Amino acid sequence: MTKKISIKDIAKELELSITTVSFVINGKAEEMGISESTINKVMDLIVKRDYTPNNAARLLRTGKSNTIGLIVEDLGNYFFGNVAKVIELEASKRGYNVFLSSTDNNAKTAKELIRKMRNSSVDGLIITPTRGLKDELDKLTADHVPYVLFDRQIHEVDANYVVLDNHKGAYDLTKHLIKNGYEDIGFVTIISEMSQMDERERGYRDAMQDAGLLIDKSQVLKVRFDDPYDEVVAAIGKFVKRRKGLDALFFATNYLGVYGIEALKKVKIKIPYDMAVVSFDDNDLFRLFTPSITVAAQPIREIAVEAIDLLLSVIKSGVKESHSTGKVVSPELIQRESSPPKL
Amino acid sequence: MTKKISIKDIAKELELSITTVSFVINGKAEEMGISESTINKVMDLIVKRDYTPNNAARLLRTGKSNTIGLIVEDLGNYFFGNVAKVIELEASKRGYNVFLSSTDNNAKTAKELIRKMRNSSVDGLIITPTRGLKDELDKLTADHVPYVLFDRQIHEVDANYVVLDNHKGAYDLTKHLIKNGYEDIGFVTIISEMSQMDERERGYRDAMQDAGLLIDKSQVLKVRFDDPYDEVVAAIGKFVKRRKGLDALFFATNYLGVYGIEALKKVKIKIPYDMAVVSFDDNDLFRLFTPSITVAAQPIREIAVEAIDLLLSVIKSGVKESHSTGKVVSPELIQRESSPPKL
DNA sequence: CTGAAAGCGCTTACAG
DNA sequence: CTGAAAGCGCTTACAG
Repeated sequence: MTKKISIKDIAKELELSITTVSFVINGKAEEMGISESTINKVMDLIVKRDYTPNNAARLLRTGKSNTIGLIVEDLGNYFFGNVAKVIELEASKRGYNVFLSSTDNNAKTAKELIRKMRNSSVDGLIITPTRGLKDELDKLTADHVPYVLFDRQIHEVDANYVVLDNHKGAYDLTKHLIKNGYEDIGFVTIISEMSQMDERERGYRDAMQDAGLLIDKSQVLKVRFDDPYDEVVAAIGKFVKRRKGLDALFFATNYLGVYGIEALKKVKIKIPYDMAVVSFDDNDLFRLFTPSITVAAQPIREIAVEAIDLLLSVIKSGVKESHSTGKVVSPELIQRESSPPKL
Repeated sequence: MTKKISIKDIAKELELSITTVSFVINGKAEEMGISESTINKVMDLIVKRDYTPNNAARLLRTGKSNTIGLIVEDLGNYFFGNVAKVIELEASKRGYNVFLSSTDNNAKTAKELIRKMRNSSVDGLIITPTRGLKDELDKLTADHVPYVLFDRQIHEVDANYVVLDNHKGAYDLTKHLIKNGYEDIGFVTIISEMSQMDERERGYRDAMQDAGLLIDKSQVLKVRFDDPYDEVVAAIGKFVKRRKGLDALFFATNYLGVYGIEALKKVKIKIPYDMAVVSFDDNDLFRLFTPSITVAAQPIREIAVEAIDLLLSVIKSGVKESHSTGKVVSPELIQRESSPPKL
């Protein structure tokens, strides 16, 4: 890079002190009582020379980087990709840069990322936590590093968070099925210590119970997060074949729904004629598939904005005094073709 | 944040000079002839105290940030989200952090992003260029800022780039249709100054011509990139209705394919019975849709790795001497259910 | 084999 | 109303 212009150059050209120039750059000119004509002179030259302060020097001096770290589960995923996009945009509006990375839900990766980002002096972090991240998060708290969790919380950690009302989403989705006449509703989820999966299951169970419908064991399928694609598809296929009476299927998460569509296709079950289908989380496939799939959608923009605002408020107010606050946003039930009134 | 430990603390605790400690941290101890016992003492304490150098100070002193900027079109998009993910991962392996951002194909946004990232002292940039970015890119070249373009090039700019062989992808896809007996193949694309869209159209035209098939005007539909979703869907619907003979449709890009599926659904044209469909770029929807859609897929990992390697090699070798190099990667034809041999 | 010192570009308490 | 100077944490040319 070419030699950049520095505050010293500006000061020299104007025959002013560095201090004076610095004051006007940082908007402290007024309160320091710099004359208006001086302010204007400086402002003009800054524009003319296209001067921008050196961030590294500023950071070194002030300890403020105006950068936040964003750690998501999977950037290649519709939900996280779009959340990242909105957070980046909103952060930018507020004068912040964003370091971005994916964990692939791997705790070791997550720990390394947190470490690396702290090392890069981020002012704060927005994190989709993985399992086994408690110690790392406690360390952040102990070191007064502002952070907010999103998409899921870790119950043992007292942290700021933004999450979806997963119980409500699952409850509403189940109720929608029941109202449309479905009774033998299967539930497909992943084995997980993640709070949000538990709550979705609770939502499903509560809605069934409130409608006086019993759930037996063969009605719920749990697969492992890291099971390979083929196995999961096969497991879902076997599940629906074995349990004869099912008239509807609830997929607890985005990617399970995608796998589930594939599985039903393979075992030649037609949606919605043979079986209604609903899923948590929206995506392009669900919207455009024939039939389109009924979902409980996460309000991406709202989640992103809440997360960045919460983080910046913590950064500004300082971590110590503020108690942890949690935001819960409501999912949106989007009724589509996959769950019509039962014939 | 708590006060971090500095090189001074390490030096003091060991009763060594800062210089010595710095040499061992930077692996220059050997060549400077520091005794092995000293090296070990320093190493041990660094680990024990969990010391990590302050990046800001280092950057200020050396001008090297070990950070690159990545500017993509749309993080929420399957292709770009996944490319970003791989680039981030590979950069991380090579000791680099990544600033990430989307332009939404808006030149003004792109310019601001470049400016902001330069301001953050990135060592180099990987950019999906928008139209009208020539001046900005020339300025990068003039200022010796390393950068590589990806996904598309701007022909008037002499830059490093990694692009897909778009002509080959479109040619192969068209040939595949022709081989399967389709003759009246429509082409839906966007009006664009982007080189890759031109090449896809050329690929389509060349394949048709090589097969002795004529193309008339009513066979090609061009929509504007920024036309709203509804309008594009309506336009595609009208297009296929008006042009009666069409037996196959080629969508020149990912999102047009998605819109196209929606449009065909609306006008009740059944794929592949009434019309075969192929599209450029793969995604979940194309893979899982019924029928699944034949595509020319971009090798995401290869593109990402080529881009980061090219950038880092430029960063390392210095911009001035190296001539611009371009990498062209081949798309992969994935045959699926939407383009069976014509009955 | 090791150290004292300059300097990267800022901000800010202190002085006038 | 404005300036001289210290110091943030490093790296590195120079000296011994």
